Amino acid sequence: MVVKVQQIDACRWRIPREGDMRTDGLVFANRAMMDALKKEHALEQVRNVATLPGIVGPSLAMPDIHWGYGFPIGGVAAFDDQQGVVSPGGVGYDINCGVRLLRSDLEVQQVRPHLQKLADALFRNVPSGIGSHRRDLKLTVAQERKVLQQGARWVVKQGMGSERDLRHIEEGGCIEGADPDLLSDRALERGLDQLGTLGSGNHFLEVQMVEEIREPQLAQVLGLFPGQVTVTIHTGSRGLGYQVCDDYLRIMLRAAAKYGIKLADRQLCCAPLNSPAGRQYLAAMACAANFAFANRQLITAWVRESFEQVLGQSAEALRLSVIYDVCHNIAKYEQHVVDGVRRRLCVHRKGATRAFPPGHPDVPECYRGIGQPVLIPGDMGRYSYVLVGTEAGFGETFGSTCHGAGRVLSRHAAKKVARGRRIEEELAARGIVLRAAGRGTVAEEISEAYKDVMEVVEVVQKAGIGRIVARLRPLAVVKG
DNA sequence: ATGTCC
Repeated sequence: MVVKVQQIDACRWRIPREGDMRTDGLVFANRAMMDALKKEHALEQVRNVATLPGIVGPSLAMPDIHWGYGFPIGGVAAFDDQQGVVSPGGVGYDINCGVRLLRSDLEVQQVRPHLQKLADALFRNVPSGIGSHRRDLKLTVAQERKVLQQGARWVVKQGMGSERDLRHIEEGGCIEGADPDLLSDRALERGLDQLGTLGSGNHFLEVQMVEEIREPQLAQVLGLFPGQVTVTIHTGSRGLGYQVCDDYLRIMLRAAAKYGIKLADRQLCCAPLNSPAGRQYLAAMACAANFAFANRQLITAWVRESFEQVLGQSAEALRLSVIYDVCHNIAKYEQHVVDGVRRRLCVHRKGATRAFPPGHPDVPECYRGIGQPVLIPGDMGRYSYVLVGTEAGFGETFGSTCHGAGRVLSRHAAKKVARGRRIEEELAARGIVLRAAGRGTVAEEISEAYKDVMEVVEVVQKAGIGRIVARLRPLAVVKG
C-alpha cells in the first residue's frame, strides 16, 4: 500500500491523518532518504502506529528509520497515561539496547603501538558472538534478581565501577519498578551466564579517537579533546531481554483482544497502560533494561582491566571514565508539555535516543548547562557521533533523536555484497583493527550495509532536534 | 536483536 507523504521542509515530511489514523505521522529525512523510504514498508509502520489508542502528538520517525517488528526502528511514539497503550513492539526485542561512551586522557599516538594487543585483550575479556556467555560469572538466581532490580548499581556494589559512573547513565543505570517475579523461568535462565557479554549483530566494542570537534565549548564540558582515545560499548539485554519481549508479545495479543483494541498489524499488539498486562509488561521491561545497564557496567570494568593489562597504568590514572550511557530501545513515563498542558506520557523509543535539553532535571548536573549527551554509533568502518539534546527537540520529538546510521542493505543482501571480499583486510588498510567471533556477522556489518551516519546526524542537526558536538573514528573494533 | 525453529 502506498503511503501519502507531504513535504514540510528540507528535513520534515508529514503522513497526513486518514482512515484509522488518530494522528499524523512525522518523518525526519532528507529527500534522498525519503525517496529510498518510499520503496520499503517502514512508512506504513509509521502510519500503523498512528492508529493506536491514546497516542499523543504525531507518530514520529527519525532519519535512521527502517522496517522493524510492528513499530519501525527509528520510531518514537508517546501515549497518554490514562487512554494510551504500551506495546512490546514499540520497544523492540533487544530491550535497552544502548550505547555507553568512555573517555580517557590518552592520545591516539600513545595507543596506536599497542592496538593489536589491546584488541586481543578486549576480545579475550569480553565474550562476544551469538549465545556468548561467561564461564567465570554464572549468577545465582538470587543474584540475578538483584541485578534486575538494581541495574548498574549492583555491579558497582560488587566493586566494579563507582558512584560517579552511575551519575553518568540515563536513569542512573536503574529503571524503577522492576519486578523479577514477572519474568518466565526461561527468561531468568537465559540471563544467568550472559551478564558481561557483548552478543552479536550490530553490537560492538570499539576503541576510537576523537577525529573532529564541532563545538569546542560543549566538547570541553563532556571531557573530549581532538586526538583523544575513547571507547564505545554497544550492547543490550541479550537473551534475557529477547525472552521478555517474546513472552509478553503473546500476553499482549490476548490483552489487545480482551480490551477490544483494533490492530492494524498483529505485531502492534499492546495493552492499556493502566491495565494489569500493561503494568506487568513495564515492570518486566524494567528488569531487562536493568540487566542491560548492568551488562554495560560490567563490560566497562573489563574494558578498564584490558587497558590496565596492555598499557600498564591504572584506569584511574588513565582517567577512563563514563561520559554517558543511553538507551536506544525503551518505553518510559515522562513529563511533557503538549499544547500548553503538562502531561505524563509513556514515550516509546525504538531505535531512537532520548535527547533532553539543557536545564532538564533528568540531565546529570555536570551536563545541565549543555544538554544530555546523545551517542550515535555509525558503522564499523567509518565513524560515530556525539550530540546533545535541544530545547526545540524537547518540544517537537518528546526530546528524542536518531540512534544510529540505519541499515540500507538487509543482512542477507550485505552478506551477498561481502562475498569473496576480505573485510578484515579492508578495515586494516584503513587503520582499523578487527577482532570478531564470527565471519558471518562481519559480512552483515560491512559499511555499505548502513547509511552514512553523517547524513543522518546532519538531518537531526538541521531539524534542530540535536546538536553535533564531535565525531569519533574507530581504531579497533570487537564484534560478535 | 535472538541458544537465527521448543
